[in-house]
Amino acid sequence: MIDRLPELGWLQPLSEKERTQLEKEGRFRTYPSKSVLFFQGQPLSDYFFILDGLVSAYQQNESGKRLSVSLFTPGDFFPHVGLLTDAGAYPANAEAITSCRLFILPKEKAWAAFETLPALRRKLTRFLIRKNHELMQRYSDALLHSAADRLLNFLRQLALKIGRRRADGWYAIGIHLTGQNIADYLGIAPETVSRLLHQLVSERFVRREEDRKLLVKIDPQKGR
DNA sequence: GCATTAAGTGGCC
DNA sequence: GGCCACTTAATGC
Repeated sequence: MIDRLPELGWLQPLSEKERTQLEKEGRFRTYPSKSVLFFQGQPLSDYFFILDGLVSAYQQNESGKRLSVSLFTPGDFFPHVGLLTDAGAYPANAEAITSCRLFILPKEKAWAAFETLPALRRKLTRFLIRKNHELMQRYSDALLHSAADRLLNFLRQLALKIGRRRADGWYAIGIHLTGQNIADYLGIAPETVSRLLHQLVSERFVRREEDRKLLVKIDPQKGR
């Protein structure tokens, strides 16, 4: 079975020319859950395209506290901060939250591809713009809204990205995030996540599946 | 079985 | 909402 690069995320639509060039230059690899892809400050050798799974890019302080700077889902490309400019070193640490299937592209090959394939570069630009919007939205959320609202918002955004809409209108998030994962992303303590999750469940915004996975109700009108 | 990790709770600030 | 202490459940070698 030969690996093929799927039309996923910003890569679609993917022309046959783009596909063959990328497949020739990159490689596929699977990482187990919790494995570290790279550390902040290491020489940047490769870019990653997520085919399946979830990756957290995080910053860490002296006392070990983490802040998940970005969460990458299938179709995302990273690291994208400083892409094509000052990309000498990885800007953050990256860890697989779930087991992941990734397409890995060496830095020089990626730059060459963006140079020789203008259409690919335009698609990348649109992707970067979306990521920029996401970051701004998240930053203002952090300053303007309560932790409970941010948690609900986070679950909804995640559900819209990787969730499955069910017939009853609920969105099923098919992967399990630990309380710590969520806490790192929202910048709050895992105990708070646990409590807020109970609160959201009792308010009927969230439901729990048997296997610890979550269901979210997405009604913009009833947004707390 | 024993150690580790995740989840949940109560209390105090 | 953070932090600490403690309990319980789940997972791993």
